[in-house]
Amino acid sequence: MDPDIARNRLLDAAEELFYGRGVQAVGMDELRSASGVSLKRLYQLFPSKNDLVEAYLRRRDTRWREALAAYVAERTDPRARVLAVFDWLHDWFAGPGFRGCAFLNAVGELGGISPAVVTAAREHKDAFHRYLAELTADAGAPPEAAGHLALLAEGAIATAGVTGSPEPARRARSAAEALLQPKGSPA
Amino acid sequence: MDPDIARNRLLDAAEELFYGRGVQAVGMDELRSASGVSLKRLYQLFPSKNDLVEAYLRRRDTRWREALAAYVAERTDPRARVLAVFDWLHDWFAGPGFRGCAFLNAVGELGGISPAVVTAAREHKDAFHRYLAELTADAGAPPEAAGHLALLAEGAIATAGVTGSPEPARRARSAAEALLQPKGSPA
DNA sequence: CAGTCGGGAGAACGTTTGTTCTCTCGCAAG
DNA sequence: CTTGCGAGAGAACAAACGTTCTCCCGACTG
Repeated sequence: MDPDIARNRLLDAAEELFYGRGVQAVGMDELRSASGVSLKRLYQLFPSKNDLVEAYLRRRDTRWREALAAYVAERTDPRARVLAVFDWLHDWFAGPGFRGCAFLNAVGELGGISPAVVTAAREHKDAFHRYLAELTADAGAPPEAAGHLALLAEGAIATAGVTGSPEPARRARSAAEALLQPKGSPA
Repeated sequence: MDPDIARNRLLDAAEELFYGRGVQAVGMDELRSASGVSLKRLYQLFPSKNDLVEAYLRRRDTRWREALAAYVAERTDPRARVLAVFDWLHDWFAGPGFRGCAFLNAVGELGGISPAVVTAAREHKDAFHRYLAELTADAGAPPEAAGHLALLAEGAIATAGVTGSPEPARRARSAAEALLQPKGSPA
């Protein structure tokens, strides 16, 4: 079997299982049967479970941000692009198997014992916040708005992860609209 | 040893260890030596680790909300009372051993396998949101403001948990001030 | 004082974990 | 054809887990 294919199948299985049930609840044996990749191969590709966890988070970060950017890219109006972030969140929350933010979950589970996981989560959040800052700057919003919208998005993700409802995305969107109005300039 | 004392010492140890390192990273044996309560007594007070986890979350919920309410109660101006929530969050984030929201962490770790943990987290978040709704209603804010401020608070908690910095509390406070202004009524 | 009950300390148990080892087979090179 | 390398399947391993059991002492009752 081609190493790249094995790697992908492994990461696919890791993502589904780690995200769906938590890292510590999934054993290497289950990963092997879910991916169809032998334990020997698994351990030459990822010398330890931690390495696999890191790779899982890194790939998820990339894909998550690419999906968001692709969704936003369908709009051209700068203000609509900012608000599209919250629409995308809503779709994500409502999708099958949604179980909160993989990075928040991983930090909750492993943050106390694995600094690498904390680092990965921090980089993911930073990258997302930078992206949001670009969008808000393009929309002509005041500079502090980026940080405010980032908090709304994080709050929506965390709340949706606990409640299981996509509603926080709509609420965050409506708050974002309010914040994007420069003071004292409603219709 | 008095059962109530044993129970408290157990919950103290559980809170420190579970919160600081995660539930699955702490074994019953460590709980025993940290609390000084024998395993036999431990298992008659909490027949399984899950029961102890639940009790830990429930006590933490109560204390957390009481501490917040006590802090808020020091102010009388309705608007200041709302903003005090974010000041309290800042103090919490900056305190020693802060490692994010115990409930978010527990859901990240056990949400996929323990519905009771998810329920406890949901109740905690609900109670907090209801409290925030009271405060905002008293401040004369529009009804949707409560949900908006809740998202800001949750976002600040999640972000501070990952980054370890108390700064998100200040940012959330400044966003909250902006949201509390009825549209078109700055100074 | 004798007897019994309850609890503390920690050994023991069975399971599960992450990781490594063994065995076997297919296939490519000489 | 034979020889050897690499990989797959899964047994094996040591450690750690949650939970239960054994042993022993110390205190209260008659």
